[in-house]
Amino acid sequence: MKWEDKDINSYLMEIYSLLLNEFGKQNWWPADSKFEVCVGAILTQMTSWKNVEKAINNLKNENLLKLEKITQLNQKRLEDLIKPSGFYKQKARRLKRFSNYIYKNYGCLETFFKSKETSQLREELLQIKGIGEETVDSILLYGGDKLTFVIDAYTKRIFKGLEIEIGKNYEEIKAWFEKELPRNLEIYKEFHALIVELGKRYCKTEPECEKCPINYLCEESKV
DNA sequence: ACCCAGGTGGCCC
DNA sequence: GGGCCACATGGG
Repeated sequence: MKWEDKDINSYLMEIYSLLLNEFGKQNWWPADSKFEVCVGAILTQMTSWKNVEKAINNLKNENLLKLEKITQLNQKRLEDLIKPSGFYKQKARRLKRFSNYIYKNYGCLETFFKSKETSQLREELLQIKGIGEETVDSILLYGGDKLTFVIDAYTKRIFKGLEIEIGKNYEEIKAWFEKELPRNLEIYKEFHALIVELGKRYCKTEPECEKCPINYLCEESKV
């Protein structure tokens, strides 16, 4: 099969269905609140989810997983609690910066999410040091139910192997997905989660293309 | 003892 | 706009 034979968006949905069928619904993001999604999004930067869970549980056990609590929490104490998630000094500062910003300017996340259009929310959060493109899109999509597609290292790695140019940088790749995918929250949420699951299993730095369920569409597997 | 994980900012060119 | 580096813990 060739990409040109059919519309690209049909192929993308084919991949989506195949992954959904293969791995099942991922139900991202696992969290009890919008704020927990934000904290998780920051803590999982370059870090396995297992380690993030430990950090989140530490905060939960102390009843500190709340916007206002984080703004009040002693810096050292915060660092100590999130230590398992790695880069803990940096991440403690990032959590503080994000929480202070939302708390001072909006009081709560709900108000922030309702304050303006998605692209404006995105630009605003990107101004906060430590909130980059993937983190902001995760926060908006999974925390705010905003229609914005998340690109991560696996997405780039996997789709670079497919015989099609999807973009050079984050913004371009994101725009490509948003052009080709139906404008549907559920699909955005599940597709990104499924891509991560696929990446974790078969497309690490040492890819296992023979086993990968989408390898029949992939350049890498033909080498 | 390696290698890597659901990135980001700073610095360089 | 891209390439390289520090940031740090825990699991394979």
